[in-house]
Amino acid sequence: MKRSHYLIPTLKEKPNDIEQVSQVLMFRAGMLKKVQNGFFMYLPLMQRSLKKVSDVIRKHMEAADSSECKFPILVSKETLEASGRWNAFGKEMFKLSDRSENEFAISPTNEEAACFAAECFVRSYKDLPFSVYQIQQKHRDEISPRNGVMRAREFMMKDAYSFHADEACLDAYYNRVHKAYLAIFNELGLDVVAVSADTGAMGGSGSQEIMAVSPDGETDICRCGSCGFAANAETVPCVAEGSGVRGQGSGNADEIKSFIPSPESRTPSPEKKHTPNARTIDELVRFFGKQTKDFLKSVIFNADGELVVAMVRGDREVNDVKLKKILDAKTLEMATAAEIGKTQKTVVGFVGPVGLKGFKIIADYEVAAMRDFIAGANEKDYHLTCVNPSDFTAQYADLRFATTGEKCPACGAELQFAKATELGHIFKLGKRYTDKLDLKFTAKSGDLQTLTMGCYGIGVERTVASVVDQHHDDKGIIWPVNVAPFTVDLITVDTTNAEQMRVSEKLYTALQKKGIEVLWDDTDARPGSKFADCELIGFPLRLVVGRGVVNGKVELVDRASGEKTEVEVADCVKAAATKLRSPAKK
RNA sequence: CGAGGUGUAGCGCAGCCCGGUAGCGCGCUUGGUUCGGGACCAAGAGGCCGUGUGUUCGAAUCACAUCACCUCGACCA
Repeated sequence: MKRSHYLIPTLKEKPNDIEQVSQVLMFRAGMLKKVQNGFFMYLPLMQRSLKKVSDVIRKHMEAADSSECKFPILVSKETLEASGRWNAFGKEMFKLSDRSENEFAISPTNEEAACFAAECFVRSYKDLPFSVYQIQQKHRDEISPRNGVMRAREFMMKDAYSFHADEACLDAYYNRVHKAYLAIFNELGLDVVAVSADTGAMGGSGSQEIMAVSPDGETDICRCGSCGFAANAETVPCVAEGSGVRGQGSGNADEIKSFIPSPESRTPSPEKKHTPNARTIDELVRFFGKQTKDFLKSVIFNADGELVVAMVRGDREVNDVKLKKILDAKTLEMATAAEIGKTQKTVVGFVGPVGLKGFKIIADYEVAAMRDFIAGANEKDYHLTCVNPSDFTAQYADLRFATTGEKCPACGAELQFAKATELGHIFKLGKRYTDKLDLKFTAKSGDLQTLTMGCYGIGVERTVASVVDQHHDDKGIIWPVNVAPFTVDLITVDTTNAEQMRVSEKLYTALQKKGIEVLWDDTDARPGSKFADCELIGFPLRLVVGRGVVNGKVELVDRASGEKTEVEVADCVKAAATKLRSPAKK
């Protein structure tokens, strides 16, 4: 392609509404244009990189025996209600209706369609396993679209679905896709880590996220340097300091009881103190002059309409993902002051467990190990001091977020925290959807059995953006050869010079003939701005046709290393091809 | 959804406090000089100052409302 006919609106300055490094570079390189909040125009360079990434994904999916298809983008309300996701996905879905008032959603993912395929085509175990995938636009009405194309309301997703006769087969296939994902990201030059994850609105028994570690990442992950444990921070099981108990769920009741002293074994009783205007932990710390860990933090949640009190030590945070799982709730939100006020049993800012009736109380394991702490008195402007776990009853569970200094649940070494971008997510859905949709097949035994299912996603734009994030310098992007929109930038320094133009034209044709993706910068811009654009856009190679042509020489520059070589015009196509096959290391 | 911030030329911004018919840099057009790291000179084009209502003789500027966008938070108990 010739630059003079190609739309590449590079920007000299940083767009004012973008902060993330990868996004600033992509906008400046003329790959993207924002249309509306969360919606972007993909300009030619973006399209080319997306295609490169998609093709790498396709190659590895096909190698994993998954075949490409395409499902409809609109899904009927009826279908989504059958799987229970009309509500589970709720406001995240864009909804619309047809002329007969039938309601549809623009699919946020396509489990239902995949299930329909299984329903149509799977009769017996002989039809299993099978796996299909698509690379298709997805729409999600995000609460707050952010960071450009990293969290948009319309994006490309590779979503794959597999169906199996049993769990063992699913496990094996899941591991295959896991490997395929690592191979995909490796081929794209991305440094990624697989972490165990929450299944969220998808549901299912197990899942892992493939994360690109980045200071601009939106997710916290934990990694253990000594045993290799890695997990999304929100799922990390926490050790209860002081009690030694660790775990998820709500078990260990007996173990916990042994840490709670009987009321007779200690002297002071809870004492009511006037604490005007001290509601938050910070205000209480100032009021009492004690440490945050000497207080009990009580947070009221609305779980499927029922109010639940969650309690953690004052210096901890309630982990809503864990709480949701413990309660097995479909929706979980913080209760509003109005909802709490209506109960007349407690007052926001002064919530505490002692004497609190009519609420389900769930406390973090650590609370059992707290002694003589301060908690709300369920009365405006009053707190209780000298409260102990024996003063109330609660269900104990692992309820808090992992935090700095947290120990590895696998080996006990200290966990390292990092920010990361979620590029892929794989789920063992098991029978969660197939049960609801009643998908059966005839097993070898002749019995009718329910299908077992897995699903596997990759965010395509995010992947492109992460490549930019991991491959750039202060001048711009440094594309790995196999994701680069073009691999060679052919720069004619002086377009008014007939000899330079003649040689450029010749090289342009020769490069194309050789199958090299070349952009010829045939514009009459000044050399300085051509070079700057070349580095900003990040072509792996730059071929400069300039003053050297009188001696039959052109210049070949490697973007990553900055290495410059003078090459004979006659040899330069071959030299470029060689370099592209084995690009110099930085 | 909550808090804060920003909307002025294609892009990046100043002007607003203290009302008096809009400015800078880049980009764009034309002519000229340049021509290997974002040139220089000259002459131009380009704005419903997000939108609406109000205050005022007069509003980019003040007030209210509204919309859009950005950042942080979604954990405040």
